This record gives sequence, C-alpha cells and structure tokens, in this order.
Amino acid sequence: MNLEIITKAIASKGLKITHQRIVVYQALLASVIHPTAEQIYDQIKESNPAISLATVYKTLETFVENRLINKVPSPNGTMRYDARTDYHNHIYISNTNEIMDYDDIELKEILLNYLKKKQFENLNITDFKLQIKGEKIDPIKGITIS
Amino acid sequence: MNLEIITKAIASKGLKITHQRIVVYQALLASVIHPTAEQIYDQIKESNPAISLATVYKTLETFVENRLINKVPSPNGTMRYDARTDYHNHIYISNTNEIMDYDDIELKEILLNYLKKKQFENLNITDFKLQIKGEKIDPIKGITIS
DNA sequence: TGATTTAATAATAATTATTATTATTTAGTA
DNA sequence: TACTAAATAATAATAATTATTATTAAATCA
Ligand SMILES: [Mn+2]
Ligand SMILES: [Mn+2]
Ligand SMILES: [Zn+2]
Ligand SMILES: [Zn+2]
Repeated sequence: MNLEIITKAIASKGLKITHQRIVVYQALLASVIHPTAEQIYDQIKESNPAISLATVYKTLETFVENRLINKVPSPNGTMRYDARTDYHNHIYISNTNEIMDYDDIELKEILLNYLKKKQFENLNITDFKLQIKGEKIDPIKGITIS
Repeated sequence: MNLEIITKAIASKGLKITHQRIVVYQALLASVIHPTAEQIYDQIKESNPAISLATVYKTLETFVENRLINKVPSPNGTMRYDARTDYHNHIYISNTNEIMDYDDIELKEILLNYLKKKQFENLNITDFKLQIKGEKIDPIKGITIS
C-alpha cells in the first residue's frame, strides 16, 4: 500500500507521523487475517528491531480511539485488529484461528430491514454484525488444515 | 431452578455431582447478563465461602467441554458464560456491560435462508449469530444508565 | 458398610495478554 | 536551529486465566 496514503490517513486524524505508526498501520492494512498485537509486532520487528511491543499496543489503541482502525473480539479471548472501518461482517475460522472479512450489500439490507421492523424497547442500537463461524476445508482431504 | 433438574443435567453428561458444580450451574442459570467467572464466584462465595475461584473456572470449562453451557466472547476481552445451549442471539449493552439474550425464530429463518443461498467455498459453517450492540436508554432522562 | 479407587477441589504458583510508568527521544513548529 | 509537546522504549504492574499439587470427596466394590 502506498506510503502517501498511509501518512495521509494518520495525519487526517491529527496524529503525528512517526515511523512506528506507519509500519503498524502498514502491517495491519497488509494483513487479511485480523492479526493480534503480537502478530503485528512479530512481523514488523524484522525490519524494525528497535520497536517495542508496548508501542504496538499503544499505537493500535490510539488508532482505535481515532477511528482509523477497529478492534475485533475473538472467541479465544485475545483481541484482534481490523484496518477496515466500513460496514462488513466477519467469519471466524476455528481451525486456523483466522478472522476473514465477509462483505455483502444484500446481507446488510436484510439485517437493516429486519432490525427496523423490530421493536427494541429502551435500547439504542449502535452496531450489528452477522458472526459466522466455520472451518476451512482442504478440498482434497476434507477438514485437515491446521 | 429445581435442584433435581440441575443434578440431572450434570449427571446426563457423565459428570460427578458435586456441591461446587451444582452451585456454579445454579448461579449461571439464574443470571440473565451472561456473567464472568469472577461474577459467578463473587455471588456463590457468599453462601459457599470455601469455594475457590480456580474451581469456578475449572467447573465452567468442564461444562463447556461437555456442552452443558457455552462461552460468549465479549468486546472488552473477558469471557462470559451462558447456560443456554439452544440457538439464540445476543445483544451487548455497552453502557452496562451486560449481554442479553435475543430470541426470534424469524431471524433464525432469515439467516439460515440467506446462508443456504450463498456459496462458501472450502468452508464448513458451524455457527452463525447476529451480534447486536446497543446502549440501554433511561426512558425518562435519555441515555444515562451506568 | 467400610475400604478402595478415581476424580474433584483448594490453595497457590505460573502464564498470557494487556496496561501503566517513566526516562529518553523525536516530530512538528516558531 | 531551538523549543515544546507528544511519542517511544524499556520495563514494571495488573488482570484474566491456566497449571500444579497436596488434600478431600464421590463413586465403586469387597
Ligand atoms: Mn487482560
Ligand atoms: Mn488470557
Ligand atoms: Zn474486518
Ligand atoms: Zn445467551
């Protein structure tokens, strides 16, 4: 992903452009599995050996507060991060522990319609997502992917 | 909830009937908020001061493994527990940190229909839930509930 | 029933994930 | 270039959960 886009995105939130912020955001944008803070750290420390894990956590939290990225809770309790902020759903793949995006305008319409129709007393709905859980299948051998 | 029902449920999984298991299951059944292990512990230790927090964790894990109860991940990262094992959805209430059940046969039908229609290559879907997030509103003053 | 066996529990140590603290460094700006 | 506020690295602390082990209790059986 273009470095200019990355720096502009960080700057657009009024945040200082630092090397650490650039590489953390870059790593998150490049990942498709919704990584943990530690996975991001492990990846970027190869080219940035001086970076601290606490900085990765803090940077991610700063991005979340500024709505540049999102947190995604996972079934095993450790937090995952998502560079996308537009509406989409997630598939949790239990045999690989990956979280994949699932996009469908039709689904959003169906859910919006459904929720509009229903009554929720004394409740202001702020978000809704279809959480799909599944397991990846090796098409040749059946389900045997780590 | 009837003690006989509780002991039968535990026995039906081939588990030994112990006082600790009875009170943990009883407390979970009685709760509507999907409590944490610690919330269950705090509640039951009043009448069972000798019980250990580790026993509560271990007991809950045993119940999960035996499909007597379910784990429910929460947005703030701490695990929650659910005495229900039938299909239903959850509403996470961000201003009280409660997780409430949301039941609707129509919703299940809509989602089942939708998922059946779609193609998921190399993926075996094992579960799906609508995750609703919202905030409780005090009908008199607007949103000001802790 | 009482003894035996096996599993569960209490107490506590250890681990994992995350957040807090603080001295040092750096980005943005005058 | 110098100044200042903010960010970072290093590390300590905390919260949540899991592991360990000696003790206790439930189920089985003589
Ligand atoms: Mn934690
Ligand atoms: Mn944990
Ligand atoms: Zn996503
Ligand atoms: Zn529930």
